[in-house]
Amino acid sequence: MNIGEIARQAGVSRSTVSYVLSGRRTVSEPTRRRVQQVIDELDYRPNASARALKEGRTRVLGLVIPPAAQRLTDMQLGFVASVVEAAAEADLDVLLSPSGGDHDRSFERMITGRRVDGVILMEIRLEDARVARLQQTRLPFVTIGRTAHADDTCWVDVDYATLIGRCVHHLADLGHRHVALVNRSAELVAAGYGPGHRALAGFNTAVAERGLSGTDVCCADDAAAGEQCVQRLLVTRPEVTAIATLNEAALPGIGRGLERAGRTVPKDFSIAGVAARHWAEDFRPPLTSADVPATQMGAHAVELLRERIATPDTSPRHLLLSPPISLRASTGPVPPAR
Amino acid sequence: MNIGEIARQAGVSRSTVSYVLSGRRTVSEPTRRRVQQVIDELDYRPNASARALKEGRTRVLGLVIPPAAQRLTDMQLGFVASVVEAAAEADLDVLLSPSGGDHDRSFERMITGRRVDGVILMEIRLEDARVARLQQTRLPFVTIGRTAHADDTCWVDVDYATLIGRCVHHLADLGHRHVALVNRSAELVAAGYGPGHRALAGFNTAVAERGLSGTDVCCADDAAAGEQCVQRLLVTRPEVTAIATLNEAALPGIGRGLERAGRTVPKDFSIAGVAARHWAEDFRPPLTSADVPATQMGAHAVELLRERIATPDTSPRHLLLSPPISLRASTGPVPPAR
DNA sequence: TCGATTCGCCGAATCGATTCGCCGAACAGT
DNA sequence: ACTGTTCGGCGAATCGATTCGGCGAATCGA
Repeated sequence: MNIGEIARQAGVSRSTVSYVLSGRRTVSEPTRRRVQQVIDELDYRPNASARALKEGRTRVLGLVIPPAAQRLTDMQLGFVASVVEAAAEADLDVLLSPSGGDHDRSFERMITGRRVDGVILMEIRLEDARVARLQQTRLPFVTIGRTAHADDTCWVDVDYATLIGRCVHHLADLGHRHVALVNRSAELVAAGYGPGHRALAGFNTAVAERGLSGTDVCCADDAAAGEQCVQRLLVTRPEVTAIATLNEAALPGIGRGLERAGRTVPKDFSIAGVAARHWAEDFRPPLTSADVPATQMGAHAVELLRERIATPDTSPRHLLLSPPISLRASTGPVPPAR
Repeated sequence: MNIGEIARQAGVSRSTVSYVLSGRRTVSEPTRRRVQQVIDELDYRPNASARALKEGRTRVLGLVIPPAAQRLTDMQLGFVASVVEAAAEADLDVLLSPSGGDHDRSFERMITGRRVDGVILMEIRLEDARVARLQQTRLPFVTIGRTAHADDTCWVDVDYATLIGRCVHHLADLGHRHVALVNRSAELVAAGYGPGHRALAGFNTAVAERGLSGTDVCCADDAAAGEQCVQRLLVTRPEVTAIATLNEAALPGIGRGLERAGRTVPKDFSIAGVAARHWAEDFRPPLTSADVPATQMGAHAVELLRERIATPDTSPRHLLLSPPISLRASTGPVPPAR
């Protein structure tokens, strides 16, 4: 069942059916109705491949996600969901490619077969081979997160440096003198994962500004690791009274670790972080945190990408978000010396 | 840059280039090498739309996921990740459609535009409009989960009835006489969500077989709801000493609720469940549970779908999984009466 | 009434691949 | 030397849409 069949049954030419469909030329009312009726009766929908071939665009967006081996964090999941939702809103489809490294078959397929009109990339490294690869193809793309040299690409990112800095200042305001940063996993940081590096930079800057003593530790992205991490921290740095973190997956473990060590939050110990609201609110006690607006970021990324597809040669736009810290119950004044 | 350009530069016809690409006819070695060299130099890849149009298939699988509004559970996320991964393994791409109800634009687009060769559906209701819709189109599809009348469709599912039943038997073996089922959310169950209904059926059967007293409650899919749910349960049914659950998202809350009520697991109270291994192991103490093999299920679904695409008219195949219960630390003998 | 517009629709070209039929040349068999 | 086969490659048709130029009829103005 194709456009020719509709044309035949409606007694018109194929072009007329096409014009009824697209509205790009006027069609007399009686003819339009007749054609539309046949379309409705046969429940006809134009073949997407044929249309894409002729129009030179697919109405599909590519989304590159981390491979399954490495579990998606809640925040990443939020990005994916919101990208898909925002795309659907704009009548665009989303094609997924799970690919971490470079030279990935699925990634190459996506960007090289004219299968998508543009690409959204997440989990960006400071030096990212995929970004480089995309730049040499002329395919429009937007990243969630940014590389080290990000002026000439489109991106949406969270200002981890500033946010972690604010957490430290908030803790300093409460009187804490010895604070720790619980970063993301050592592998991620070693691989040049931007948020990890920028959070550390922001942490160090703020610690220096306030004349605090600061410790930073890496921690794998799960509860068990969080618990171990806190245990070790309390042993090696017993003077620490507060933690700032961007590792939301480790949060439940951090809470458990403190509890086991007999520290109650926020009486004996404070925690502030950068996390999806969901995690912050689910923490006990509710976490003082800068809530990352994952859903908005996905929508923004889609919007930026649509612009870029429509007008590819304008200068790239960025969006650096730094949501305010929501004061909840996990931070309090420094406890008296033990 | 198209196949014609390659042909020109290699001094052959377009058909010859095509045969070099597909290997469907023999091409003399010198010619083959010359063509391949031009292809490599120009980094040529055939246009996916044109190929799809001619071949009548897109090499793309559709995956229908719940809309973002309703947060994806960890298990659902596991399905999605494994489907995408398994598809990539087979050089197939995955197109996403976030759609819950029927008459969804994105869903319709996916199944009517010949955009995909087949569809994988998740979060199936006992009566599901999307399944009905897919059956009237001739598009191959596989569901993760099954409808009430599932003989004539392809699916992969977990046998919640049996698994929850096993949990109850395990608890009964330990001496528990008063057990409760913490089900998924009331809305889901009311909407005819299969696992909810089948879990309840399995629970009731097992409770009857062992002559226990059983209570069942619905609980929204998050930690806060789990906590409230347990609080209420301990008040209304103080005699209950064990819970069976398939609501993994509520688990952390259930644990907290018991703790607050002064019940320690497994000394005073037992919990057994059906959950992704990740959640079971992260629970404190580690949860005795039938671990749902989400990753395998996604891979199975892709495999079934590929079969169905290759041979659409064979009788539909099913796969009902009932993974064994892993004994961990959350279940123990019934406590002495309080 | 006649030429100029406007309107509505059609026909054909086009997008970039795949595939079938066919045609020369080389080669084998008697 | 003549016929039958095999081999390598070419040309054209095809998939299902979009879009541009053009054509006949209706409408308009003077």
